[in-house]
Amino acid sequence: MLYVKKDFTEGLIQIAILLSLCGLRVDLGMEPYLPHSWHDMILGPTSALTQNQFHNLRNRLEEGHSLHPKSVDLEQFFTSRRLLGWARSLDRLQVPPVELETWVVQQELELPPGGFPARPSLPETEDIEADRIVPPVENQAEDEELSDDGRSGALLCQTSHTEPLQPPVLVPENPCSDLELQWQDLLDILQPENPNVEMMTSFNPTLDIGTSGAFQDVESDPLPQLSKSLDCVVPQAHQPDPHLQHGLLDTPNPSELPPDLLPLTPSTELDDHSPTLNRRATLRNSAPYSLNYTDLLADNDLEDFVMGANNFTSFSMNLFTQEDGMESENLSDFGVNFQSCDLPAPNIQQKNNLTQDLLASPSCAFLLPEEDEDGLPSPLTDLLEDLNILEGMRLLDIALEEGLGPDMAARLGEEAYTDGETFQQETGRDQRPPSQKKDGQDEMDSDSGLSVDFSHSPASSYVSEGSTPYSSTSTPSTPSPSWVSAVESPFSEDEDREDEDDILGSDMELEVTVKQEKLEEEEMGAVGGDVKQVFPANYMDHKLLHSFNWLEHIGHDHTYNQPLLSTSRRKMAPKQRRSLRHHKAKPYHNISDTENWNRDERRAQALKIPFSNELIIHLPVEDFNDLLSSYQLTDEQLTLVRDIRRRGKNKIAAQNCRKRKHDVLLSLESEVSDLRHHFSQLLREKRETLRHIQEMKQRLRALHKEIFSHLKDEDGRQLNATEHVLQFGPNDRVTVASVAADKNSKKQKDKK
DNA sequence: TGAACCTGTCATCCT
DNA sequence: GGAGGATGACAGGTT
Repeated sequence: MLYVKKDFTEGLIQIAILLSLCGLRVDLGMEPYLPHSWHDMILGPTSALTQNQFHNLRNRLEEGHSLHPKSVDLEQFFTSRRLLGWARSLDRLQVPPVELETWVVQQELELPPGGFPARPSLPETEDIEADRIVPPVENQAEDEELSDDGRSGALLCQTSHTEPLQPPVLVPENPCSDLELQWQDLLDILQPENPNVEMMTSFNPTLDIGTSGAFQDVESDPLPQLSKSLDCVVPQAHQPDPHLQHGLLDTPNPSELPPDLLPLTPSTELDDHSPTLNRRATLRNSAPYSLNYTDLLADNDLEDFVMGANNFTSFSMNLFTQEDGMESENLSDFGVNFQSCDLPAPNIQQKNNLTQDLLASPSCAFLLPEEDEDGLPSPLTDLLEDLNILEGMRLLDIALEEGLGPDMAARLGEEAYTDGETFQQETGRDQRPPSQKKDGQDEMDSDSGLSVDFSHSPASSYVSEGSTPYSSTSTPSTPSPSWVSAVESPFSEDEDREDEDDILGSDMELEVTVKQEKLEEEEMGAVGGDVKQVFPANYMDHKLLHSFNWLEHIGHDHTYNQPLLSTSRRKMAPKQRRSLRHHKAKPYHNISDTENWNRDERRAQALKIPFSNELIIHLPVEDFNDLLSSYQLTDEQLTLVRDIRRRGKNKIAAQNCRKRKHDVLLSLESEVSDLRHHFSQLLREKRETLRHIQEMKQRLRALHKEIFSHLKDEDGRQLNATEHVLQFGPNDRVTVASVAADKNSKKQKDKK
């Protein structure tokens, strides 16, 4: 039974998805029974997403990264929480066992009108899958008990009785191989551990048929007895069995009836979902145990309704067909929504009508004629809406891609890095494409006061060029501070030249030698003179360098830390060099020294600030204050130094802010893609679920029709399905009660 | 030449 | 209250 339960669970989940897509809140409470694939589909992605984002958040926090309130991680986290809550709402379908049990019976009794049913049109696998329905897990403990007992008979009324249940067995004496196959399949599927099913072959249809309104008690297991009854019904004309007939149709005193008999009818509302939403009031006004399959598709009332229904220990089936011409008006009082029970005869015409009705349904017209692959009326108008949404999403996606342009799209594709990778890239060697490297080069011409290249700074005399910590030539593992001397720095100009060779290849300017560069540095003239004379020795040791470890966590490209002018020039693209030549025309510029210096650099040079802008910017506040206190600086110098520090930090902040924006954009695009995929997956599941529901409904109709075609009253007249209901009560009793009697009993119960 | 984009800077708010 | 982070807005440069 385990696999049966599994498949049944899948069916429930499908229904849950369906209902959720319809905007209904369902609760299965079957998470422990969800197959892995379903977990992945329903809970897995979102759960995994949330967990991953939790993990990301935790990692980010553990790594010392600050978590901004608008952080992508947080945003993703809350988004994931919403998604998780939404996904969890899918598993809250609580289907009354009786209804699903009825479906099971119906599935195995797909009897066409006037004859025994042919094999279902579904593929065999689907057929078996649909047949392997186990009762919903309303009570987990109970379900576990059933599972432990290995009861195949859990098909019927599991919520109350604990006796082993037997599946319905119909073995008509009338040699009909199809029917035998049907019931044998049912037996095999529903009761694999109980193969020896008693085959009832005799039945007396004329005995104790109570049509006057009294309940007809079945003194055996509900469905087995029903099966027996059906078994006898088919050949009833040949071998009537008074005892069985009596057992099945014996009408007990209404007072003896269990209080919670659930009339259950195979409503066509399985097809027509929209009216069911409007019939909530009817359901609410009806008896609490009035059930039909429409209820499964009801909206918010579904949960309460189903919760209440699950407490029932028995159920009844109100079987009637549309062809009986019975309207629901006279039956609605019995808790059966007969108004919606316009059961169409299982013929093509009615099926078409049904489809039309469903299509005409405003909210839940599921069927669309062109989508059914199996020829079933399963296409859905709401699916059309979904498809429209998908189409809109697709167009939006196209628009976005077009709006972003190929460059942006390519960049988005290239920059699909993770958080960790991001920081590695940001702190490591600049791996940007040449164009972006060029942008980085451009920054050296900006007005930013953050050009803290020590080659331009007063400290340039002891700092090797190209060794700036965040320049494009620094390595990821060792963001060496720029004030490290050429000897100390592992990133000397030789390494810079290697990178430059990669970039410019045979550029003639590559012939610039280190000596030439040093000459240029000397020409530039450090404002502060020899740094070794200006800076305390402790600024050069590793102890000081360690104070800059926090820089490693700056998530951005410090491209403003440009290398020496000569090196920069060698790295420049031709256009940039042209631009540089253009700047040469400006007065005051000296290509050999201040050409690439930014405003603050020049100001610092003009005011003879004795330390570099990078030091001004990146020193911790305490060290910075100590540094300022170490020198006798004028107010103007102090103001400039503080402005340089403020602008420098703000520049870094701006870069981080923009990068965050970009990351948010990437994250949102990824989220949209994931959601789109998830949505399409849910649509596919919904389509399949609805198709299964249609098939089950048809089988149920056939089953009802077949059952009542073989039930006869005391006078040997065939029972009217619209006037009687099958009720499955406790103690495995199946009764046939008239609608009037059922009404009376309910009234009595209401009075109590 | 104008649009789009990038980047630095300022102002402001907030911690 | 200062320092600094975050961010919108603006301006200038570049393509």
